[in-house]
Amino acid sequence: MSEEQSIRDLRLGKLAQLRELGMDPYAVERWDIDYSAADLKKRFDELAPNTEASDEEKKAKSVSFAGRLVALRLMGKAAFAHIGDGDDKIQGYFKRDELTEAEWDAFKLLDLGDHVGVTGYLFVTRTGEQSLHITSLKPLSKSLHNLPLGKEKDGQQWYGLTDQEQRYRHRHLDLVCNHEAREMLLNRSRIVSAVRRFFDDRGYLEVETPLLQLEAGGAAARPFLTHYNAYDLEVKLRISLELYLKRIICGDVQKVYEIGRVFRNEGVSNRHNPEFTLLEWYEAYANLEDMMTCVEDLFRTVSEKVFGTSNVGGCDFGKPWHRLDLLTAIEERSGIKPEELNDLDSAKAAMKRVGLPTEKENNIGGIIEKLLEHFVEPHLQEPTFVVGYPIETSPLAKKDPNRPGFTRRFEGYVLGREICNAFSEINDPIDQRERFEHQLEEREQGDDEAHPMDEDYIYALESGMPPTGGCGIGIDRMVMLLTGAEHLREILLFPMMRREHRDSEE
RNA sequence: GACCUGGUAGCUCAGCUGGUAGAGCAACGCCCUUUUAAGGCGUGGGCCCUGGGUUCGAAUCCCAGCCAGGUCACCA
Repeated sequence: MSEEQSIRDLRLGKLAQLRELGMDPYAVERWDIDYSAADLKKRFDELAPNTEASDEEKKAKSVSFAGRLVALRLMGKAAFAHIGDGDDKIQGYFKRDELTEAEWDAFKLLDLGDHVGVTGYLFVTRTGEQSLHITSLKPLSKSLHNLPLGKEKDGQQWYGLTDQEQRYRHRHLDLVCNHEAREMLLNRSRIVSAVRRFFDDRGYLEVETPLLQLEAGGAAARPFLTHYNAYDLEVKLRISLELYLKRIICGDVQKVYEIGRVFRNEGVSNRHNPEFTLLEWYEAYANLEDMMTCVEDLFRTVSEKVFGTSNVGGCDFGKPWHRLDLLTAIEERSGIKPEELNDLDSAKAAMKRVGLPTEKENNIGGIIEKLLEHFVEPHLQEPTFVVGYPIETSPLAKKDPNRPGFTRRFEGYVLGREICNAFSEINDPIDQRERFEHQLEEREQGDDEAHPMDEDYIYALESGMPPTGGCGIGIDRMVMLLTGAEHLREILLFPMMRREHRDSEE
């Protein structure tokens, strides 16, 4: 028998004994919690009885608390145990003389990892730790596993759960055992609600659009396929929010946003997960400048709300972002002049000259983006907007009337990485149809990420969409940026993982 | 997809140039009524990722695979 199994059996045995004592942990429904562990310590002076107080007086100052046993030191007829409520923990002092026989017997049947409800009064131990002198207790749940609770002193931790694979596969253990995991989760949640509040406060309407779509559009990515039985239809999981949100703009709702999960059938890396959370917002009658200001405001406001400062992750979001013209930036960093990027042959020649492979390139837009990525991106450490993207790689962005071949589109970069993508939306249905048709040609030439035709969307545009600015931000990457996380999996609670055990037949 | 690194007790890890498996924590038993990485004495615990191969003998060497981490590529 494995040790895990024998520990389980042992603990099931203790569970049975607890039931015999009339202390079935699973039978309890609720427990009063007067204060959190943090509050008990913070408000110690006010809550603790005098050291000279009578037993009666101490009882009167009794508080109720509950949590998980995270450390246990048995000393015969007394014991110390740390009880954690997730955020913080407090030490309990359990003394045989001051508990009923059943309670003391039950206490001895408790294991690390069990939940327990207690009442007691606050006191300071000989070694100076604010603690709870337990006057009654009740087991509230039994842990049938041996939890990898580490040991801790002065903020330093020993043992515990450090294996990254285990942390991702069993996130609940990570949350119990590693304080940073909890911090990450809380920060993510705070950031998302700050983002939501930002848009709510500005009069944007939060909406929810379909995840199941007949055509997955709005981005260049391969979708996940699934099947809808009732209509016998092949449907796709959405890869972006864009086209439905703009349908709402067509419906004369002037400001909308959505924070939602999208799915892209791609590989996994420290910056990619097949499902991720996307924020997109659209504002009628707004242009690129408005979008840039909005991005600046968003990052500044969220940083200040969540971290109390606009200086976060090594970036000062209190300052306006730099603004760079895309072709100018390429010329400055690579020496390639804008004229060289006028036709495919000279663009390829320029690319070859600077030592980049050209085999896979078949349009100027692709080359320009490659040059941007290679020469410019790494230098964009401070928050920067790069403006003016090629038309081939921007099938939903309005043409720049002053610059053939380019669109009214920008991307924001921070610490050398793309963080947002925004443009003036195409509201000319004829133009949009031509762009989609061009994408269809790309698709026929083998680009399986080219945008599909979406007649229904064009029908909406044909009914009239006001000039509109739109922007998208990957929430996960935003959280990474603001929390300094190096890996997407750190800030995704449940990242995509392979099946742990190989299928028997393969 | 390529390359590098790793997979040994519940957890964290050691185990060198092959010789039949080790520590700390956790667990179990006993002692201990202010301890705190509590302490003392004692005990148990292993498909050494999987499958092949080399060898008298493999956790260790070789090959293949699985899983993970990392770097790169892909990802407008």
